[in-house]
Amino acid sequence: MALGKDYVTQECSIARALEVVGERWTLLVVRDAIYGVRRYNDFLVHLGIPRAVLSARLRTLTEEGILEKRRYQQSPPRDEYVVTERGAALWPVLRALGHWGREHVDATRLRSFRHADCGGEVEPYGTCAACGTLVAVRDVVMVPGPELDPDPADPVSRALLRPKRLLEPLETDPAHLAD
Amino acid sequence: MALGKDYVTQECSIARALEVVGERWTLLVVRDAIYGVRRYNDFLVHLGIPRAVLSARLRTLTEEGILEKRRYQQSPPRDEYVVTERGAALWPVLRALGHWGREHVDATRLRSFRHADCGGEVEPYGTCAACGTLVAVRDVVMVPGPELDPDPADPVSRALLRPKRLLEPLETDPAHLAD
DNA sequence: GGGGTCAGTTCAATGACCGAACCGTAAGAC
DNA sequence: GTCTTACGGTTCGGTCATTGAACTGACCCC
Repeated sequence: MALGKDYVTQECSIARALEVVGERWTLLVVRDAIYGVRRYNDFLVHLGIPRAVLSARLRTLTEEGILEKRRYQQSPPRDEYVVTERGAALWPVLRALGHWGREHVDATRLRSFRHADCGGEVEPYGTCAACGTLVAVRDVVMVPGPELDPDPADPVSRALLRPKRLLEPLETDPAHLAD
Repeated sequence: MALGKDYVTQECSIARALEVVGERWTLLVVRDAIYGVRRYNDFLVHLGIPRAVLSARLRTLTEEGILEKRRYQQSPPRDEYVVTERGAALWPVLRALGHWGREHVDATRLRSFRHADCGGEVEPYGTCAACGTLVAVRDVVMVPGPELDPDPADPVSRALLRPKRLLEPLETDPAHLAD
């Protein structure tokens, strides 16, 4: 955050959280990271975010321990940004936001989330409708809904058209999208 | 939101939600409203927010149907801002944020939330630790913790030093604070 | 050497936010 | 009737953040 004073007078853990993830774009970067996006360029085209802002957000999210910068090839040197435990712990926040958006902003069902073990739908509060267990992030499968644009422009959106387990890296390689 | 384009490329209910409540200060205003703050001046002193920004947020939150402007006295004309159903539905988002802040930013336990019916603690996912039911916002009692400043400067923080049921109007009248 | 990809940085322009000052209505004190 | 205070704003100049476009640099392949 950091604009003059942050939420300085606030003795409140909600304000503390918002000081870390309350800036514009930040939660969308975390959402994408949880969806499996890891590369600078993939965040860029999927979010439509200005490059300078993306660089700034990736830097502060890394400093805050929400993402981890990790070299995945030496030549040319390439880094990827992977969600940490701390970042994955933001999943309930994103789920709650998404649920509110679907209920109170726009009713279209763009995606649904299912329990990988039993296929039951993950309910607003994070439990599985079928088996009742509290579903951990890594056991959630994102399933695209019928109202999603079937032919999006960017490769990341295209890769997200198929069911995908959260946290696992997103495969934008066209070879994988063909099969 | 509204800065150039909003999150325009985003086909996602999380982005939709953030277009409505993603601006700086917005979620803190909603939090205060759920805590029972209703008057312009009370928001002002409790948040330490610039007046112009508060006016703007109250206006857009009212337009979005998250708060409702309501005349509570005719002379002098005075309005209060009361959370609607739609606003109260943001409670799970705030609870999730607060939980993340407490777990991953600052471990101090500033406040806890309890089920009004049985006194059990409301868990991160909204259920009561004692009786297991999913606790609705209006059945939550906010209980101040020991690490909260015992003698805050503003009357709203002072009023929030005593246990308080969410959504009910906050009483900042000194007469009530004395007993 | 030329062209392409990726991951950034730099920069001028615009928009949002900040703090302080001002304003209008009305109540209550004197 | 005048003075003071409280409340709920608006206005304004300055600062900070965000934007989009252009540029950089490292590397690969042909």
